[in-house]
Amino acid sequence: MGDNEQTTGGLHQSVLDELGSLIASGGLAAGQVLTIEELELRFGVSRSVIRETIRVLESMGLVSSRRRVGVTVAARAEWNLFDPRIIRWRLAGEGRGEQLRSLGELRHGVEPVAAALAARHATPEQCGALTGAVMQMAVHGRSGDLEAYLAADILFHRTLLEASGNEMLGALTGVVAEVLTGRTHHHLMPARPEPAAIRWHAEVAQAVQSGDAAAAERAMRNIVDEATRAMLGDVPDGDVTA
Amino acid sequence: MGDNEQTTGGLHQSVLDELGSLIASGGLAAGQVLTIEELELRFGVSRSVIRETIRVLESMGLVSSRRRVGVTVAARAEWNLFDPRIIRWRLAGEGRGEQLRSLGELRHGVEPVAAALAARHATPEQCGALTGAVMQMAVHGRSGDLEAYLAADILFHRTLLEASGNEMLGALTGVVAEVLTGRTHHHLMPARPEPAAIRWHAEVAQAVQSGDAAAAERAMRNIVDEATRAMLGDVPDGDVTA
DNA sequence: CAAGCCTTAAAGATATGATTTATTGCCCGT
DNA sequence: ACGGGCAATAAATCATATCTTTAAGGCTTG
Repeated sequence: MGDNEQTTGGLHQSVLDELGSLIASGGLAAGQVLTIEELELRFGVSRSVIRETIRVLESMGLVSSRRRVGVTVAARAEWNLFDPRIIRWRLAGEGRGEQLRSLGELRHGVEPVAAALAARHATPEQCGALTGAVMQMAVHGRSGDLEAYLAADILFHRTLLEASGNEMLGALTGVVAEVLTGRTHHHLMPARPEPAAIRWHAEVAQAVQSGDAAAAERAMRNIVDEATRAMLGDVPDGDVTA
Repeated sequence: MGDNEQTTGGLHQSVLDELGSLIASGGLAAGQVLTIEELELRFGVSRSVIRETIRVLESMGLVSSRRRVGVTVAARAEWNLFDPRIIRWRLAGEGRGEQLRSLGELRHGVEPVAAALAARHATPEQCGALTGAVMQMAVHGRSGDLEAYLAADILFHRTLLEASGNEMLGALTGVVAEVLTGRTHHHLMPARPEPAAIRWHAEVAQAVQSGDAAAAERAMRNIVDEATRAMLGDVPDGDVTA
């Protein structure tokens, strides 16, 4: 049966991706009912593959499956909003604006704390990585290479979160990376990065290195404040992609 | 075949729970390899059930499955630490102390922001619920009924997070509830709640009601600071259960 | 008109066979 | 002896058929 359908890795993963993103991006309304048989036909795969897919979607809270009824699309309140895949799917679809705002506010709370913790726990290597990332940011910021700037920015924040020595905060690196990526790819960034932003990043790195938790927290707060301000002030929200 | 093991809901869920908590609580070292056949025997269920279970565990990052090799237990860095089930499993097992500390630090970042947002978005009903919860806390705090106090405390924080108007923050209610519960159930709380804590909760409620974001944030910061201090100052960390 | 039974549609579970794929180790040429 | 390719094979992956369980919705009856 299965002939084409470029399967990235497992067969069920492609189905998962397609169905999941359809639901997460609002393509299927909550309460909508699907049957396994229908899905079998729709995707041209066997029952077992569909069932595995459904189990995963169920575990993410996107659907619930009841006998004699079928597979019901769940309301948003049921979703595991922290699941990285759901975040990605939503960013790729409908509610991108709202999603970015939510994530921005989350960062607002999390990153200053991470900075303060990092000031107390960062290893010398991590301090090095931090200042290295800042230098990259400065270079590419001046040259106007947004992609490279983004990469350095992500590296900076990832390193910082990991340096916090807190697993949960470390687990948010993916989320932060998505936010930063989404932000630049959807033109919610100034064409040329704020010099002030780079300076604040440098301040964070400096404060972490010298173990000054309060200063690190303060500088980081500047960064996320600025990020929020830029996003709100700028672009209305447009649904158009690049 | 399957005869015992009263399954709460689906058959695969019981297997999921057992295997998942085994892994999450450190009962199986990272790198350990399992085979599907082995698991079939071990749990006395059919292959498809095992496969569905594995798919879910895989989607939580707890294991990875490769052909010709088997199912490999993943390193902690791969886990989806925000998955509510993983949190529960870990709190029930080995790394409870570390888990509570991580979650505490997370709260530390998130809740003050949520309070500030709530001050701007809370509906009148939510304000009412907030002050109601505070009153309950005061009553039960005086009477020394820790369970009832806990319930009111959870209600307070849940309401606040929901009132923030931010989905992601709202999605953390479960996490916060787990922390509060774990804290009192493992005697990391004073036998009689700090009067100061109750006063701060009242201040938060007051500030939210009057729309004073800065004051709400400040008062909430007091609360989480105090919580951290109590947890660190108190009990050493011991692995002993009640 | 309501309480309970019956039909039946759909998921849940099992069993089994076919297919893929990557590891392992053997064989062969250099 | 050594390294690269090739075959054997173990294990997951996918497909299919069949049976069981559950509960929704209609039907029957007091």
